[in-house]
Amino acid sequence: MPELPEAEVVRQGAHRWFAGRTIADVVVHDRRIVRPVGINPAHYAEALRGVTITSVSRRGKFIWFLLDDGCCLLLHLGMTGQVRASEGPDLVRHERLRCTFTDAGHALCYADQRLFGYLQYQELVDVDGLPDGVFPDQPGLVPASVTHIARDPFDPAFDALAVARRLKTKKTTIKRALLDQRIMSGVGNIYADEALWRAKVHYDRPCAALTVKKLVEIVGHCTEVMTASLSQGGTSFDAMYVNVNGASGYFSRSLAVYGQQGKPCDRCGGTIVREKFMNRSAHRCPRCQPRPRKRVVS
DNA sequence: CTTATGACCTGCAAGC
DNA sequence: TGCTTGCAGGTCATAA
Repeated sequence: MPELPEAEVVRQGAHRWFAGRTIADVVVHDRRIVRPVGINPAHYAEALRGVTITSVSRRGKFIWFLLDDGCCLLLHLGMTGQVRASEGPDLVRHERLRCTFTDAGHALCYADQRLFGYLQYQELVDVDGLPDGVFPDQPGLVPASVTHIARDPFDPAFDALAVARRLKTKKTTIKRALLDQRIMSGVGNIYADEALWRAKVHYDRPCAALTVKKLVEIVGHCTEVMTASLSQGGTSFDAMYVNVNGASGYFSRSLAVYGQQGKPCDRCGGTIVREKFMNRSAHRCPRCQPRPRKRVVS
């Protein structure tokens, strides 16, 4: 389910439910959900038993539980990952891992239909010395496998102008670049399409053909559309129930192009189209976002 | 450095 | 009623 707003909703909920609690046991129902690939799931229970979760942090779509042993438990939701706080012993649908606590309160359940998500117990690494993410009390520390992920627009240290300048130097096209988590993280297929519609830019425009000013605008649209989504999706987490069906909760009703193929564009009335792109799809309004003319190579 | 492709998975909807 | 096909929010490895 996750792009940045969904990941942040999960982080907030996980922080509220699980921060300050001490792990009693970890049961792995499907070993494909823990990394590194091939690790004995029993090692997770051994390493985590008695460890306390101090807080839950995030960069882009990567979430991690900070632990009082100095390490962390990294969580990526893949396409269909969900975190639940579960009261009874019954397994939730697609549950792959359960973590129980010494206070015998709600357990942490990780459910994932497609198994693209994973958890990984690992070390923290100091990336750039700048305060990291949502919890500046953990300066610059991110999980070892997250070091290549750039800051996201919800990060206090996010620098939109720097991102725009970086985009300008890329040899690739704009949507590809927006989806590249090393430049700016958190944007996925839905919000890339939404931001480009707002900016009236075709997904195949070369980055270098756009002005830095226009790129700043696009980055701003990414930020705005994800902020709007967060403000509407943030309510559904108390029950730890997240709509499996994408674009969390109510925001799916506000989408201008994603999944709207065949419907009229809210701005000009043109018919929204869906096109093949990078083995998935791109949505756009053919009138607001016309295909770029072939560039004349000079 | 870049792009393109496939791999990793399950399940749902649509078409025949 | 089945069967097949296509499609789904992400990331990573590999090859060219």
